[in-house]
Amino acid sequence: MKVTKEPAPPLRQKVPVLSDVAKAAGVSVPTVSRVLTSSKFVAPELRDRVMKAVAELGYRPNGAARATRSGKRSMVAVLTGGTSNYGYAKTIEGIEKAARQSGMSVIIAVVESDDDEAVNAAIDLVLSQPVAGVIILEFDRPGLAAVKAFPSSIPLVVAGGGTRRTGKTGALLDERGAGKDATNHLLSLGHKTVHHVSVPTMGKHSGRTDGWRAALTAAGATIPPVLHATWEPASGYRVGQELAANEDVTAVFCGNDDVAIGVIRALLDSGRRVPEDVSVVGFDDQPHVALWRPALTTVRQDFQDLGARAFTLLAATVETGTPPGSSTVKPELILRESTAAVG
Amino acid sequence: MKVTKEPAPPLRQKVPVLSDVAKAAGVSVPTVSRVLTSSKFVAPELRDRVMKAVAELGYRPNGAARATRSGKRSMVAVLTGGTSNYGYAKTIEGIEKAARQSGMSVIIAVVESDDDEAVNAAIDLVLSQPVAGVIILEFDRPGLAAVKAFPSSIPLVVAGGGTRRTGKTGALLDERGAGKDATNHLLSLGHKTVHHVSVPTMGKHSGRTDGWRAALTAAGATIPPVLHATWEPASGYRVGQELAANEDVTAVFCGNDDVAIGVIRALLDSGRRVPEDVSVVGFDDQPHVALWRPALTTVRQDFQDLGARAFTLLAATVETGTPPGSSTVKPELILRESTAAVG
DNA sequence: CTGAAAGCGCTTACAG
DNA sequence: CTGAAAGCGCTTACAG
Repeated sequence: MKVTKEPAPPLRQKVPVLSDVAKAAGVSVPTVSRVLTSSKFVAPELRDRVMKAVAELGYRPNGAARATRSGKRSMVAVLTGGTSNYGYAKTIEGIEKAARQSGMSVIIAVVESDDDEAVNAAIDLVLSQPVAGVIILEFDRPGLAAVKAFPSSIPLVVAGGGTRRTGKTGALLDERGAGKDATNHLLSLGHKTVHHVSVPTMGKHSGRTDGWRAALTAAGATIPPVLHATWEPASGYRVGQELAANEDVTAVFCGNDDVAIGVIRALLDSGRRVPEDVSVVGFDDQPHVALWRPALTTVRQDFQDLGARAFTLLAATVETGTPPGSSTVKPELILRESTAAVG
Repeated sequence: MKVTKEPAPPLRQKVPVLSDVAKAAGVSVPTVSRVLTSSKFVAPELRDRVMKAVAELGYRPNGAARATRSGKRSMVAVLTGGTSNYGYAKTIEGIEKAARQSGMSVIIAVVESDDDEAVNAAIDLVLSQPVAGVIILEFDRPGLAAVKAFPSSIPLVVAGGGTRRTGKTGALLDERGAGKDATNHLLSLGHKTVHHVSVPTMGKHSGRTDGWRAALTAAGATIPPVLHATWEPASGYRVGQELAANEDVTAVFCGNDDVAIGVIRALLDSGRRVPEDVSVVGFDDQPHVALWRPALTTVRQDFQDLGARAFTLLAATVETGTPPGSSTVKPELILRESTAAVG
């Protein structure tokens, strides 16, 4: 690591406050406040003088003081188990965009694990700021734990995979239905059963896993033990090697695209063809999986929309004081090259 | 979209404030403040009573009021052109983690474009909160515009690809050096020249593009026109089709992994083999590209570390009042299967 | 329409 | 060590 020493810049000057603007404009402090919040009528001339002073001084209202006095909060917080995996990042993107369009800022706190200490630390961090409300990403166990531990005095909305274990209002994705669709697709191709590789989402309570199991049960197919992967594509590769060693495996439903990619590569490296010998389905539809060889059949989840819906729900909760109903969207199965009828 | 109507929960109760705690503990307000900020000595007995009241009432300090009175700010803002692309998401993850470990919250605002209106709107949004400082992701034109427009009265640090066009202190990645390495690797394999596909980062001022051009120039190779892709992998596919149609193309250096994936698939679909006929190098090293077929030779950028370094720099700036020197890390070229000596 | 006054929740000198 | 008082930057009744 190279470190470059630079000359220190001039000392920062004091940031201007409301009274500086008032002085510069030759009006009282409340008058400046009034033109800035446009709450009351102000004579056009004074208004002009104020706006001019604001521009000249580069004044920006101090949101903290504003929130302290008026109780109006202009931040929403998102509490989440992670920020960089595809679904998380896209959901946050959707929230941020919707918030920005409403003039609100978003503050992010990650919940490291589902143990009490981590959960409370994250909640404390978030609630020590003047937030209007909170969106919790109920994608994983830390998220779930945060929902459970969250105090009821703050408006809360969840965004998640629709396991609905907490019963909170939220924007949901019908993961269970999508898991069923994916499994039924494979079954309809003539596969006797479908193996499943899970990712570290809800553990035993994953909607996709539930849907897979339900579809198998409904079809009277045997239910193979669930195989577990981490978020790392490489762990998909390891699981794929196990799968490749098992002659009975002809169809695999993976918990996400990264894992599917690992599984496919392991299968191929072991001499099993995809989809001729083994069909594989992913989950998420990251943009690049359409270009994979074979192009991945997967479940498309619209995370950005999920984030936007969550924000809308939260805004309504904050405004009316009571949470509106939840909204659920069913992800769509996208058929591509990685699945085929059994030979 | 299915909408579920649920019964409204009981009305939210008022959140407890410092004076509630003081009353419950039978002490004065300043005493509660003192135990919470542990600024002065407090008798153990009073301290216990206060802590008990805090726990019972579920009191959490109001950060806005705190910031208003003490001037101590517990938020850092990140201003960025995007949040969900791999490099952005990972950098934000690094910042969030470092901030959390210092007890600070992070607030995010995206700068939609590099036009004045969007830039100022994002800056206003961020500065209306009590932030201790700001990290701007100088990965693209909106980020660059934000750096230029940012008022000097607030501590600022950039995180970026090291083009250093603004001269601000920052955590940097030596993209230019990495671009040179990638190009030289291809040249050393016997390729007469290297084609380049750019992504929408800094436009003409991209470090990776500069490095590519510099390496070509140093080697006395001809410099083919730069081809442009968007952030979408599919755009890489389109560019790849152009490349495939050109017999002279034997080596391609791509602006990122997603584009490389699109380029490779197009090459393959056109009957050109990779790496036998054409070598391809990516940029970023997203975890799944090691499992691609062929496994992608690419430049590994440690974005999480970048984010952590940026936070450290910002913390130092806030503390000492003057920015320390910038730090630069050179990304590492990872050799895999997508590059080979010319046949 | 505009200013003097009070107050949001907190922290920080200041007395005791 | 602890409480009464002042004050951070702002907004919101209240008079005029």
